[in-house]
Amino acid sequence: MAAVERKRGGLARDIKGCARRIVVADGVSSLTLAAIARDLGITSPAIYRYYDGVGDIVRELAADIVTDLVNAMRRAVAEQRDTGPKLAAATRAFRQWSVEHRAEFALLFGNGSALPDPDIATDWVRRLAQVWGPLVGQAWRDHAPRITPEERLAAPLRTQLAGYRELIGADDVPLGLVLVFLDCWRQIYGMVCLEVFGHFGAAFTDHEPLFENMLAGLLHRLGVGPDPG
Amino acid sequence: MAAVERKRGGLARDIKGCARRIVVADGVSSLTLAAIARDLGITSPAIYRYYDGVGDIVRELAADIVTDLVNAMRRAVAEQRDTGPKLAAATRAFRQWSVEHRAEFALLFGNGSALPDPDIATDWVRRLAQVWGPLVGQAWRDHAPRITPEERLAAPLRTQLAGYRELIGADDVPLGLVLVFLDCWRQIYGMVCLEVFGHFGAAFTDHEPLFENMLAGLLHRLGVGPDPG
DNA sequence: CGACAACCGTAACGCATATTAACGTAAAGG
DNA sequence: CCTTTACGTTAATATGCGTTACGGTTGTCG
Repeated sequence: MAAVERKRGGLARDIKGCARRIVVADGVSSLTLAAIARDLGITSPAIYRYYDGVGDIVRELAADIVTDLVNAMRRAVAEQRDTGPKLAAATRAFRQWSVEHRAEFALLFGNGSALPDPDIATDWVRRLAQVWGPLVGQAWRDHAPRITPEERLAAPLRTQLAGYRELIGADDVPLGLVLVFLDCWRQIYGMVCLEVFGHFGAAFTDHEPLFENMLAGLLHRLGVGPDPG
Repeated sequence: MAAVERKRGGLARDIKGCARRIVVADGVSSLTLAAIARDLGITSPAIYRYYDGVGDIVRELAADIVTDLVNAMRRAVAEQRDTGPKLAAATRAFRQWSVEHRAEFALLFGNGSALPDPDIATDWVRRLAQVWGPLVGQAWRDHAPRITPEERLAAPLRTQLAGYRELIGADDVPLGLVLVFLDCWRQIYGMVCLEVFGHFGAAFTDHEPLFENMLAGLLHRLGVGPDPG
């Protein structure tokens, strides 16, 4: 029966699927060629016909996972009409996906050592930024939130922000908005990491109220939500 | 020469020291009994005289590392007189230690899978909280920062905050302050994780300006710093 | 001085993993 | 129909790790 699936689609798909199953079940450290072969009912040398090794599989797996995450966010965004709800939906989708896919999240955001190539991080952070970024820009144009004027930013901060703005090719937005964007990403990232990795310990039975409180603050800063307090 | 050191102090110290060296150099995944034995010029079975296995070593190592981190923060706090500078110093020390001890930081804050016992996380997060917590309380009593009044907090959030307040035994502070404290920790954690794990990619040559900007915001919210903009 | 304990090395076993090379088979294409 | 190509297995090599059992050395203490 596995052979049936194998015929259409080829082993490559099966291998990646199996690899993902293993990562989800036992973590990326348990992902070995032998384990994949066992689960798939094949022998490990066969895998070399399709991948150069376990590192290669992890690389592709990471790319797929990022696509999944980005798609989940885009779907959530598409369901909303206005910028504020779009931003809220994207952020909630990010959290929800992360909580529901802890192992995959850990593969991306955990110890960098899991990913063989550090450039990958640079790449997919960009892909994430492409979801939030345009929405933040839209909020700025439509709702004119209060941002720090350029001349009030410390010189070293200006330098860093300018470099980042150039990197993402958003020449038409003020540095203050870039700062707000980074603040948002930083806070969302920290919040979700704390929840997924359990670094709050057993302090909370439910992280959603904390998350929603943070989200309300971010939306307010972007001019698309009321002052939460 | 190693034998000389070994005589005073015993192998236990040497083993832990060597284990830490390995973690720093090659990451926790490279920490094996065989590697320790090789580096130390002994044989791996000898280690069983002192530890029950690699998990046991990691456990003790983590405890030591937390002590290091907390001590670094306490030292920085002790050098300051007033609450505001104390808070700033503690937070800067946290970042500086983390950046200078990336491998150790990763052992604590990375993928939970590195630590054999999840209760450890709960424990040492508490130890960290004991550095910041009292300072936040002091800032609240001395400078009366604006915090969200209890009745304006959403009911689910109130429930979670009350549970956390009870857990840390700070019955005399309002829930709004607990929320501020958690916000601070969350932001500091996220910022430092982003820097240490490289999830900003190559976007920044220097993370300090971003960190200082965040810190200024936090201090302002605690009533011990000017409005940063 | 002799017994005892602490200490560490040797030997051995069992296990998992990656990776290469050679081999056979079955489908595809002329 | 024959050849070629794709594909997966078998075999073999090499490495590394954890763990237990046993034995010998060394220093200490009665």
